[in-house]
Amino acid sequence: MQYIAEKIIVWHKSSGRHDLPWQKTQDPYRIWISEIMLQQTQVSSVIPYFKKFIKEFPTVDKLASADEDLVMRHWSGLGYYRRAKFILQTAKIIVDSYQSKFPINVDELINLPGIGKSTAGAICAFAFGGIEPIMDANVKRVFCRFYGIREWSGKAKTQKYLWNLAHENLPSKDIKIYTQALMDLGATICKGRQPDCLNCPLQRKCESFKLNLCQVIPAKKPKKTIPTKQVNVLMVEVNNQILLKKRREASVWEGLWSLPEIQEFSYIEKWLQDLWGATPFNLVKQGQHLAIFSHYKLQINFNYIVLTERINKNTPRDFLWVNRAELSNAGIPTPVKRLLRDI
DNA sequence: CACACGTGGCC
DNA sequence: TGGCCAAGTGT
Repeated sequence: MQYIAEKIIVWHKSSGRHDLPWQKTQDPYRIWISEIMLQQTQVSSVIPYFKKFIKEFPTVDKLASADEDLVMRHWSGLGYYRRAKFILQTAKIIVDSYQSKFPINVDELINLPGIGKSTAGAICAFAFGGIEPIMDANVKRVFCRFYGIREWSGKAKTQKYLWNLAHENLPSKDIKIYTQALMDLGATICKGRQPDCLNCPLQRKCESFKLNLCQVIPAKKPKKTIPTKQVNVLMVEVNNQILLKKRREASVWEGLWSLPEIQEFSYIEKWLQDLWGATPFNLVKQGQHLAIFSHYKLQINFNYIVLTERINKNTPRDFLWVNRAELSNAGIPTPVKRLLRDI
């Protein structure tokens, strides 16, 4: 067996993680859900979401027939909401085209929405014992350090090289242990900052350890300055209910409920008139709220308006009145939840 | 290839 | 405290 596989498989027995909720099953459905949730998301954040999600949607059939809004509610706060949309799409495909059974080949898995090369490899390995590689942030870091790769791992050329290495290092057996060990090593020993090289099973042949490059490798992603965007929103309240609007745009927070946006606050009266009829209101509070994303900052300018009565009882499509007490359970993005809480 | 896509934790 | 980063995918 290859050096890396041999060493980390032994290491995993004593020092790996064995009690994560999705390790207690062979069910491809649960493994799939966990892998999607874990995309760009840390284990500690995922655990409570995973448990709650599986409880609500225990099988792919239950999920496939679920209401999208309920799925979004269970994803609310986890981020990258497109994943929730993909999960529902894929569930329907599995039920309709695969008789509710997951395909066991990487090539078929990869064609499903939200499942890329790495997630396909993980599902294949963990659920079916397929000898397939993964390439997450942990694996990238371990291989970059071990082989002394100085380029940033996001570069196309570097990625290709890393995938080749991942293939070359695959063991012919114990694929589940190997795959988990690779990630556990990256998470607990070969960490981004202050790696614990003295306890690393790969130390003897690690290029970065030999040359003292662990502070330089992995190379940092080239950084860019991020813009600040502005948006004007309305917090409309009547009878202790808050008005929400479904986001349909293929952009941030798609599929979630948020506050209605308005071009100019000077249009408020007309906006209210158009949607709700002649509506007397009090402007209670104005302010700003800053939400920071990885690629931009969003300054949310809000107007808090309380209607003294609702003339028009109809609620247009994509609008929803929610009781204040139920806001925390709704499919609302975290910064908006905070804004609502703080006002 | 570069970018959009969320959030929380770390120092 | 602000910048960095995490079990990536789709366009």
